[in-house]
Amino acid sequence: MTSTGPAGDGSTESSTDPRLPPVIWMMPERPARGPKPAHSRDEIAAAAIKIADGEGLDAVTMRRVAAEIGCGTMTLYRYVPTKDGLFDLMIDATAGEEELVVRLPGTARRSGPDWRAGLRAIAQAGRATLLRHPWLVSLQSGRPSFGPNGLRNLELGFGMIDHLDLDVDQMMIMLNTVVSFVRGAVVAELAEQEAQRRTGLDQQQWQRRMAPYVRKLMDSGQYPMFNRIIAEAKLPHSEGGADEQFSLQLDRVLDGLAADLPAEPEPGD
Amino acid sequence: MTSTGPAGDGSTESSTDPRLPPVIWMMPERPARGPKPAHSRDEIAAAAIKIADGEGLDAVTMRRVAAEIGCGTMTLYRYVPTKDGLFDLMIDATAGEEELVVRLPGTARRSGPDWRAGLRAIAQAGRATLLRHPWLVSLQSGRPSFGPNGLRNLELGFGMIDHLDLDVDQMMIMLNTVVSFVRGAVVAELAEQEAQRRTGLDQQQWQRRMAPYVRKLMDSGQYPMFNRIIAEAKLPHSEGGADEQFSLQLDRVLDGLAADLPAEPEPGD
DNA sequence: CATCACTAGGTACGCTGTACGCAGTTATTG
DNA sequence: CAATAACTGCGTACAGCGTACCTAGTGATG
Repeated sequence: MTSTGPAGDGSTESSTDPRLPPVIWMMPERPARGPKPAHSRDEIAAAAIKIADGEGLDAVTMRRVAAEIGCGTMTLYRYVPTKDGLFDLMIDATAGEEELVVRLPGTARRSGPDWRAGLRAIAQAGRATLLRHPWLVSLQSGRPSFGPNGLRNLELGFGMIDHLDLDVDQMMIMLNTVVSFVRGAVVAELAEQEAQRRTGLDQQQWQRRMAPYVRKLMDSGQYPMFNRIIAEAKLPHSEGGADEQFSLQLDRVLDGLAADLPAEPEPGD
Repeated sequence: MTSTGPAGDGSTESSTDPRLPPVIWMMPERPARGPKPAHSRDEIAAAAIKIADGEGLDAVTMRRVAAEIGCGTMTLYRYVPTKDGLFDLMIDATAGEEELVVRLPGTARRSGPDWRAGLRAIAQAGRATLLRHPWLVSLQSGRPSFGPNGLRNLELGFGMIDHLDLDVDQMMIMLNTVVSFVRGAVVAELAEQEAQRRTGLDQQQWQRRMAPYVRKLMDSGQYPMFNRIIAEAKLPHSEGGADEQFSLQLDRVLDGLAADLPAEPEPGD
C-alpha cells in the first residue's frame, strides 16, 4: 500500500546515510584527483535555464540538457546527484542574476542603508527574475535555496535591515512578507502565459479555446462580477500597466511594514 | 531540434480546433444518452486529493487515481480530457472547501459588509486550504481556475468590496494583493515540509542530510546573517506562532490597502 | 425490440528518471 | 618513471509515466 520500498527499514542509521542523495553544494566542483571535468555547473545550469526559458520546464529532461551541452545522458549524473540537484543548480543560477548591490546612501534610520529602498530593490529584482524565468515559481515552491548565490542574496537582504536593531525573527518577518508578496504577485501575473505554455498554446489559441466557455459563463447570468471583469477590466491587457500596479501594491506592503517598526527616533537634529 | 512534432504545422485553423483538449467545465457531467457513469467528478477529485494529501502530488498518476476509485486506467479518460483536466478538478474541489459565507453586519463604509473583515476571512480561508493541501500551490502556479467553485469564490470576493465604488481594476488590485500575499506567505511556510515530501524524507532525515552542509556554512564564517538565523531564530520552530505571524503580516497588507482607498466619508453623524 | 451513443477497459507506444557496468584518462604515490 | 587508484564519459536496460487506439458491453431512446 505505502509502496515505500520492498524491505530494509533502515534500522541502523549512521550519521550520514549513503542511500540519501547528497546535497549538491557539499560536493566539490573539481575532483581531488582524476581528469578535469569537461563541463562546469554554471554551463549546465545555463543550458537547463535556456531550455526552460524557451520550451518550458517540462522540456528540461536529463537527455535534453545532456544533448544541449553535448554529452551523454548519464554523464550528467557525474555533475548532479539527481534531477532535483539540477533544479537546485538552476535556482541558484537565477539567484546569481540578481544585482542587489544597491549600496544606497543611508539617510533614514540610525546609520545604515535606506531599508525601504533596499527592500524595494529586492522586490523589483525578484519580480524581474521571476518574470524572466516563468518556471522559477514552481521550482521555488517547495524547496529552500541554500546555494552560494542564494546565500549571498540572503546576506544582502538582512544587511538592508540590520541597522534597524530588530531581532532575527522580526527581520525574517519583514523579508518574508516582501518575498511572499513578490512571489504571489508574479504568480498572478504569470498565470495566464504560464498556462498557455504548459498546454503548448500561444495567447491566440488559448483565448480561442477559452472563448466559448467564457461566453457561456457570461450568458448564464450567474456571475455578475465575472461579467464586469471581462467587460471593464483594462489591467490584464495593458503591458506597462503591470509594472505600475506592482509598484503601487508593493508600496502598500512596505507601508504596512513601516507601520510595524518600533517608533522611529526623532529625525530632527 | 525543437521536437514539437514530426509534421502538421496546423495551417488551417478552424474556430474550435478539435485537436485542442477541451475545457473540462464545458463538457456535461451526465451524458445526454447512454448509461449513467459509474463515477462523479466530485468522487474523482476527492480520490486524487486524498492521494496528493497522503503521498504527494507526484503520486497522483492516472493509474493510481483509477485504482483508487476502482476502475481501469483508461476509464478515467472518460471523465477527464487530460491529466491537466484532473488537476482542474482538484483545484476547484479545494476551492469548494472554503466557507466564505461571512455575511457580516455592514458597519463601516457606505452600506455593505465590512470589507476588511471580508478580505481577512478570504485570506484566512485561503491559507487554511493551502496548508491543508500543500500541493495546491504548485498547481495554482500556472493556471487560472474558472471552475464553478472558483467562480463562486470570485463572486463572493468581489462582493466583499463592491460597495466601495471602486472600478474593476482597483478591485482586482485589492483582491490580487491579498491573494498574492497569502499564496506567497504559505509558500514560505510550506517550503520546509514540502521539500521533505518531494524527496520522501521526514523532518529528521532532512535535517540529518542538511546538517553537515549547514555546519560547513556556519564554520566558513562567510555568512554572518545565516549564522544568526540558525542560532537565534525561534520562528520556524514554534508551531502556533505561524498563525500569529501570518495574522500580523496580513494586517500590514490590509493597512496598506486601506491607505490606498479614496478618502472615507466622515463616519460621525 | 432494435438501435446507437455511450461507458468500461486492455494493449501498446514513446517518453521519462536513473541503476549499473565498462572503457578511457589523469594526479598521486612507490 | 611506472604503477595505481580515482575519477570521467557513456551505452544499455528497466520500471513507470501519459495517453492513443481499439474492442466489447450496456442501457435509454425510437
